[in-house]
Formats: sequence, C-alpha cells, structure tokens
Amino acid sequence: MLLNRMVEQSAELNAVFHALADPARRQILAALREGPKSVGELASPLDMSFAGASKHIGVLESARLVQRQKKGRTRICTLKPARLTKAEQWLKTYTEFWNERLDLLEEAIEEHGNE
Amino acid sequence: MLLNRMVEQSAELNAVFHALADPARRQILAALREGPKSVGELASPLDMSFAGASKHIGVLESARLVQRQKKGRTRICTLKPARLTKAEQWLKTYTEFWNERLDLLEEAIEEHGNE
DNA sequence: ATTAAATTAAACTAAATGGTTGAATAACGA
DNA sequence: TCGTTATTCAACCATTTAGTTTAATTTAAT
Repeated sequence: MLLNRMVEQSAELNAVFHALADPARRQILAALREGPKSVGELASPLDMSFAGASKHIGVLESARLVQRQKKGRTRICTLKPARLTKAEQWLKTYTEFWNERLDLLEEAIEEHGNE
Repeated sequence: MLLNRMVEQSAELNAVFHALADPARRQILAALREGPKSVGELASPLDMSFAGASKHIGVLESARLVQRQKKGRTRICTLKPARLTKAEQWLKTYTEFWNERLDLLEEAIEEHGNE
C-alpha cells in the first residue's frame, strides 16, 4: 500500500536524522570510517561511561547506520552508511529547490539590475 | 579559536538534524517549498493543535531553516534552506566513503569473481 | 469602541532522551 | 576452575520533547 510505504520512509528518516542529531553519535560514525572497531574502542574517547556509549551505538544500530557482531567476547561495529543516502536524497530535493531560487534571483538581477 | 568553531558547527548540526527528525516538521518544510505560508496555513493539515504547530515552527526557526516575519496579524514563514547544505555536506563525506568501498568491492569481484 | 481572528505565552502532562551505577552474562587466560 | 575482560541489562534520575488547554496580545473589521 502507498500509505504504508510513506509511513515506513518517514520512520526511517525519523530514525536516521535522530541518530545524527547527537555529537557523540556522529563522533562514533567518524571513528568507524577508519574501519571496524569494538564497542570499547569506540567508547574510550567519548567522555562518558561505557554503558552510555553502548546505548548510543544501540541508537545507531536501530537506525541501521551501524552493525554490531559478536566476535569472541567483544562486539565489532562496522559502518553501514546505506541509510545515509536516504537522508542525503531527502536533503537534495531541498538544496535543488534552493539553487533554483538562486538562479531565478540571478536572472532577475540580470534583467532589472540597473533600474 | 579552533575548538570554538568545532563546537559551533556541532551545535548547528545538532539543531538541523534534530529539526529534521520529526515528520511534522518535515511536512512543514515540504509545504513551504510551494512558497511562503502563514502559521495557520501550515498548521491546518497537521492533525495537532495550532499552538503545537507553532512550536514546531519555532524549532525549525531556531535551526534557521525557516524564517518567520510579521505581516498584519499573521506571521509569514519562508524556507531558508541554506543550513540544509551543511547537513548535506556532512552526509556527503560519508556517502563518498561508502561509494569508495563499493568500488573496491566491485574491483575485488572483477579480480576474483570466477574463482 | 467592540468584537473577531491570528498568533504566542504560560502552565501543565506524559513520554522519550541522555546519562549514571551496579549487577548479570559470556568468553578468554592462567 | 577461577579470576578477568568486554559488554549488556536493569533500575534509576534529570532534562527535554511533544503535545494539550487556557489566557494574553496584537491587528483587522464592523
């Protein structure tokens, strides 16, 4: 159903944007760009308790931006940026709109600039 | 100072991503793409009280995504998507990273695909 | 001058968020 | 087996959020 898909998309964007709205979580994503890391490695630079960091990773995981898999007694986190493209696509329609406006403004200035 | 600028950026991204994380707010932004609208016009399709909608517009305003100006007894809201480009830029570095990975994967498949 | 309309402000509630600490779980090393 | 390490879980607390309703404010219309 159409409505169904819209609601899903909405929930997805909710989760992704919400996940990105916290600086600790963005720091975790930044760290993961260097490669997979354990929860402990991600937590240590974060100026908060280990459990707190684990929660943040949980938020990133439920937004499907990060995947956590058991390896021995550690959990290895990897970046799954596929969902970011959804957010990027959403933003793109807005910046396109903005650029169109700027173009129109430019035209208007060209036409009426020396009045 | 360098730290200063980083914190500012961080606060800015916090505000923008947080503003985008709510479907009612995204709906308001979508409506504003058609052109400037009054608070009332933005509120009516929103299935919430007028005051509630006004608060959402306040969130968008403090993220500097929307500007509200008094006109008679109404307030006209206009889209100011400049800040969205900050968010887009931030996302872009991640999707670029992702595309690089995909390219590497593709290469790897080309090389070892028929083993 | 009064009333009506558009909007914000204030006060409140319920739920979510971001954080803590301490106990529980599970796997590794001696 | 026993202690240690890595991580999560549970319970809790303070703050923020999203929403409400009612009152206040400002401007327009009669």
